[in-house]
Amino acid sequence: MGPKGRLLITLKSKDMVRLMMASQDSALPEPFTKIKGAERTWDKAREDDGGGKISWVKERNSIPDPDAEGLNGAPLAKQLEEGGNLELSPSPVQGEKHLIMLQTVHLKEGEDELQAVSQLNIQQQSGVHMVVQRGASVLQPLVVVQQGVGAQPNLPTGVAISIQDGVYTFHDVEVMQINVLQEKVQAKDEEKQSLDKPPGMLLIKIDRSKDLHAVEGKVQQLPPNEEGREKDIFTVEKAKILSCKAKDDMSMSHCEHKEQEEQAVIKNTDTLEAQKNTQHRKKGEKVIFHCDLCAFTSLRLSSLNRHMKTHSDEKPHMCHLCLKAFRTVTLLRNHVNTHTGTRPYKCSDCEMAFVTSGELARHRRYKHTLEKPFKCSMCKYSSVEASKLKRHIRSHTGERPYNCYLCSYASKDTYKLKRHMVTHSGEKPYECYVCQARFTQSGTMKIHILQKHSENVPRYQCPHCNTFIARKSDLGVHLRNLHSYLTVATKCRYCEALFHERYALIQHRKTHRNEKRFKCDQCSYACKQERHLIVHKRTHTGEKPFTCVCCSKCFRQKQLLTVHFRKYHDSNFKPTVYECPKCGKGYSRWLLTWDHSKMFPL
DNA sequence: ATGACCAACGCCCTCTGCTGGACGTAA
DNA sequence: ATTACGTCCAGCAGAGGGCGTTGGTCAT
Repeated sequence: MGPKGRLLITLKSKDMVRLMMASQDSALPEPFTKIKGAERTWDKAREDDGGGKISWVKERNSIPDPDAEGLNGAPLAKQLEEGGNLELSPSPVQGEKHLIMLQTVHLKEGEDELQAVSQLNIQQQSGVHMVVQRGASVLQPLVVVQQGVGAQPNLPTGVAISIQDGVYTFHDVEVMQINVLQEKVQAKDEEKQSLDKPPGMLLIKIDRSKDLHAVEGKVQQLPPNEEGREKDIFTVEKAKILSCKAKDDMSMSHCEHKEQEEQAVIKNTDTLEAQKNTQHRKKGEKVIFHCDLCAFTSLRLSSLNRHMKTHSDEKPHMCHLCLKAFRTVTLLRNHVNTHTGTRPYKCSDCEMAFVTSGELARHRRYKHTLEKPFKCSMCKYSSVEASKLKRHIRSHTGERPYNCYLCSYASKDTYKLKRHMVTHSGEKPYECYVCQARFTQSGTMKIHILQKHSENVPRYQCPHCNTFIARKSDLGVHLRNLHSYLTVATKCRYCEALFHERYALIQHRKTHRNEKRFKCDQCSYACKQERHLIVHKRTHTGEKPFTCVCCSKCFRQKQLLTVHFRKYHDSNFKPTVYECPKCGKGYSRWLLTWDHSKMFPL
């Protein structure tokens, strides 16, 4: 099949290039093959097409050859840079492989014969497959798969043009309008256009003249390159085109069609069977709209369309204060309120005020009504918010979804993991304003300041023993160590008393402190310490276990041997001399000096 | 298109309690 | 001198409260 189509496309940016140069021979670029978290491929997507969903179509070869030629023979890139219209026409070689899918557009007054087409399945001799649906007043083409570009006797208002197996989208094409300029669609232009194109050529013009850039004067008018994105949904007269862009840059296309009964059949298919299905849909039949990028479904097409924006990076509403962009005016307004401090929702019971009514309602549940609708089935815990109950339940299940990548620690919530990571960094973010000591946690610093730098430091009194302890946690340790019940009673080492509480045992033991509980069984000697009794008993046995290594003299006590050794065998030994302060006479013991000094009058 | 409402996520905070090293004191 | 032990203290984690923000749905 030779070249049968020619595209005249007004571009807004160079992004168009990759659409223009789509070629089925090209490899599918990686970013277009995956959906975040889904690993969905285009092949899979196409398999899914049979499910009656809004379908996506494949874009290939997103990177064009800058030297490729347009219709007029000039390099495409150059044509684009010049900002003009880009005309494409499949070359004789490439003709059947070039592929552009345009979901258009175009209803003109007096073209009732087109509007009368409710669901038009076009697979004319040219090979173009089209599924066109009719709304109450809007005739829209759906995704179109065609087998070749060519003249269409009854070309509808919308058209997607493809060649062979490929279908390509305008997912990020910043165009506002597409006009289909084709012989039988716009007969008036036929003669003129036919001068510029080969017979059977399809000419599509994308007209940006109707771009709507203003954001209704809400906050700030966006620069054209931003605001235009919002208008990837563009309208030509009564028809609409929706072109969506997934977050991962994967192209997809959805056409929107609002029917009178809020029902629709959305189908993109290159199979005749599916096309039949669209035609045979019964009136009144419920249709569920599926998002091809997530599990979202809706009975309303409008809901799906709004949902599809969530898969888009489009954020046309920009804060004029911080340049942060938002998808909706409401989000932007709430954000701006955070700058301005505007909090319209004031609590009637306290001074708090909030940006949204939801915040106020939640605040009132926390602080005033104390309503806690989320109740744990395993304990008495209840919470104001579902997320808190979810977090709480992890304390029952032990689930720890947040893993530290540096150690084996796993946390039950993100904050604990973040706090834990400080232990790896060694960071101590909290500094005492008095002594500049640093701490890892604010609570640790707080108690430091309280106990080191505050007056009237609170102390915690043990309810059992009147002990005062600085920290409550240490009081817990105290209670655990000294006042917990011991199942196995402990016997006093000095008597037969038994105690189940360690504190009581210690107190009892103290009663033995000053008593001469160690008694000699051979005489009346008694003493406080057992070691003294042992030494005493040697007077009965005659044992002298300490022997001098120099003279073999034996002693009952170690200290006696030490004194002996120093006095008789240590040449460096200098005996201590206690001198009388009045006459200078020396004595070996202080007591003798003291007795001597009594001789002198005061 | 917009606002109201609700749900969900995320962040930060406090309170709490356990742990182990440092230190002082009694035995 | 040594040992045992209680308290002090900082580090750290568990649990939960409170609020900011964003997204989805629905009604208008």
